[in-house]
Amino acid sequence: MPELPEVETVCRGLAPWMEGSTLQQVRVHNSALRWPVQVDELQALEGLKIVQVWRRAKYCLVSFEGSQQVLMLHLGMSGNMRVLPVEEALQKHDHIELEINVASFGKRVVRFNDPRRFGCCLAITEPVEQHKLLASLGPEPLGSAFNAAYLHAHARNRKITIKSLIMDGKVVVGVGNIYASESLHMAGIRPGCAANRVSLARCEILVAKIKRVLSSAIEAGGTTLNDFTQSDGKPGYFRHELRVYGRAGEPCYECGTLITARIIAQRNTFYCAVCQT
DNA sequence: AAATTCTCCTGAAGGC
DNA sequence: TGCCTTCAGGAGAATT
Repeated sequence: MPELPEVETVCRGLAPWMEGSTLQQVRVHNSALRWPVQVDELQALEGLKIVQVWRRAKYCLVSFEGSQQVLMLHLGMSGNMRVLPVEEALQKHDHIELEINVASFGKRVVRFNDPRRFGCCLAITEPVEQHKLLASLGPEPLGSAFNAAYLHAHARNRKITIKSLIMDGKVVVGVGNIYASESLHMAGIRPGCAANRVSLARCEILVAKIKRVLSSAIEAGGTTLNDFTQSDGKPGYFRHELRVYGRAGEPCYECGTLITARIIAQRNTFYCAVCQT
């Protein structure tokens, strides 16, 4: 399940291949993604030179030279993008192919694979921040706009749990179910705690932990980039470093207490009943 | 307005 | 072994 670090890793893996390349051809094999893929809109991008591959929230964005159009991709929860030789055989759930001509290298194909089809691939014409899907999003978690004062201001009037709050994209983007549990454990805060009972001081700690867990996951992702172009390469879901997520009944690394699992915010949630209050 | 529930989908895991 | 059921999950839409 790609969270922000995974999307960042995908974008960083795509950038050296795509930036400076020309998008030659778009092929759509299955247009039934989260939203129907508009083939003609994507094909309108053919022939354009790619200037930048970047990320906003969990969206991967591709911008083009001399065009306002932007290619917007979301990996949903099972999506992946890989750069492959053009002769590489198509695999099950390869829904979209972007054939690119890499300067002084030759052709490559970027394949979007998504078994569960919760992802999307859109060509947009308006400025990115004005697009319907991005317009009401909160700040990036790793930016300076996401700080203790900001989080506390958004927490103090809310009755929802602190876990729900940090997973709300209108408050802050990119904190998914896994890293919500992880950062709350690092901060010593119970996920089920009401947001309006979290003090400024604890917001300070939580913000720091969110930034740390996401940053180190991105760093860990960098080490998996070598696998990025391999046909059997993993996209890099960094589960090996998780302290509480998926560890119900196993001992807390801090105190040895068995990790508790509970449904909070309609999602499986993990915490240590001793370390987190 | 805010909070909660529903929805899309496939593959993995568990039960018998 | 194999078929069935259950569950997971990002996030917008629908509902309360």
